[in-house]
Amino acid sequence: MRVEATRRDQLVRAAIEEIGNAGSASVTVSQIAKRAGVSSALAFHYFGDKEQLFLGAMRHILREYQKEVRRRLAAAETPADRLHAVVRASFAPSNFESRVVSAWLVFYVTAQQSSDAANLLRVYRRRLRSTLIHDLRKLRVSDPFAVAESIGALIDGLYIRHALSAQDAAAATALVERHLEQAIAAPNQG
Amino acid sequence: MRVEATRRDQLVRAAIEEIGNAGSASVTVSQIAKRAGVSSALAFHYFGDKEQLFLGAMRHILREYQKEVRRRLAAAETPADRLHAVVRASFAPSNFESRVVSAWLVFYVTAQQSSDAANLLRVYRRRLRSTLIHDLRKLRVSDPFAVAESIGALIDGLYIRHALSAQDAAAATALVERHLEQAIAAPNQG
DNA sequence: TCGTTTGTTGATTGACGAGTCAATTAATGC
DNA sequence: GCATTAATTGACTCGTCAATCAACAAACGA
Repeated sequence: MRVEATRRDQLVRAAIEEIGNAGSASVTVSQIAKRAGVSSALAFHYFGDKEQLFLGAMRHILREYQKEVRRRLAAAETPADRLHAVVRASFAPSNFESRVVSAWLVFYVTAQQSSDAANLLRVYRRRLRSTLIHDLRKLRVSDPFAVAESIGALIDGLYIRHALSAQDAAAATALVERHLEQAIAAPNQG
Repeated sequence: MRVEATRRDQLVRAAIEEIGNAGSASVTVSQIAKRAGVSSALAFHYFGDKEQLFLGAMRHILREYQKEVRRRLAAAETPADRLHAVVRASFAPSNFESRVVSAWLVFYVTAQQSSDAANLLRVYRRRLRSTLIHDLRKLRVSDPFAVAESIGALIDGLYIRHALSAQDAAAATALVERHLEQAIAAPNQG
């Protein structure tokens, strides 16, 4: 009973690892199980099927990301700080490791086939979006919807680019932040 | 000899179609061949193996995109026009069909495993980047590198987002163009 | 007409992977 | 100690898929 949680966690981590360094969803359950140091039968025992294992991995990544966001939001004082906190969380070392970025990419693709995966991504996106909009409004930025949209797209885009050609997190962060500054500094709404 | 070109083209188009609407690279050669109306053996006959067929599909998409860009660039007069031309080409109906966008996404993932695919993407990206930088410089935009980078990332990001939740091309175009206008209007370089 | 090249396929092979299951081992409570 | 339950696996099934191949058809040139 105690073991179950540990094993699930091992398997989820192994899945992320394998997906990340194979760079595709064509990883086999046996590979994952092997990396986790257990038999493939055990993976099926705990997760039912391959898709559930993948979803588990996806949830894990999103949960970690949310943790990072919350941690940084807690330390933020002004709305501007909060915006920066969100951006920096997105490019925090833990999220920007190339294995994790690869996994994200694979999950984007997975989300096109699995409605469960699609829902997960939608939830994550809505949360990001509403956090951004909330603070953008406080700063009286004009058209907070559009700005939130473009910040989100920028983050996703930089993720893709990172997956393909390792560029550093600092540059990505700087780029999005400059974008943000511009939006904040631009003529405000009435 | 004449037939070969036709068949290759049929197969390439079928591959894009299948990849696009399956939303993953796990499409089988038989499926593709079936859609093309030929036997799978023929696909192997012309392409050697599955990867080559995929690369063929990828090249086709990139070629189409380049064609679109050139077509629009030819009609552009000023550097600003040229910049807009590139952005609009990226979201032209032919590229923004959700099947094609899905195929792009899958290709991003493929590029992580196949160095040939990675090279193709790199070439496409360099070309986009250098076109952008060239015109941004003419407009004396400060830090054209960063702006080119963010335009590129925005385009990729909006692509991902489109693949997952159909939003219209017009909105995407508008978003990037607004970004561009801001960059152009911003304090210029010394 | 016939021989050669080009186009095409059905049948087959060999490998591999998801998922099952019966059986084994380790805990756990009594 | 013993019985029950949890944890774990090896061996197996069934399906599928990439890739091959031998053979057939069609066009083509001499």
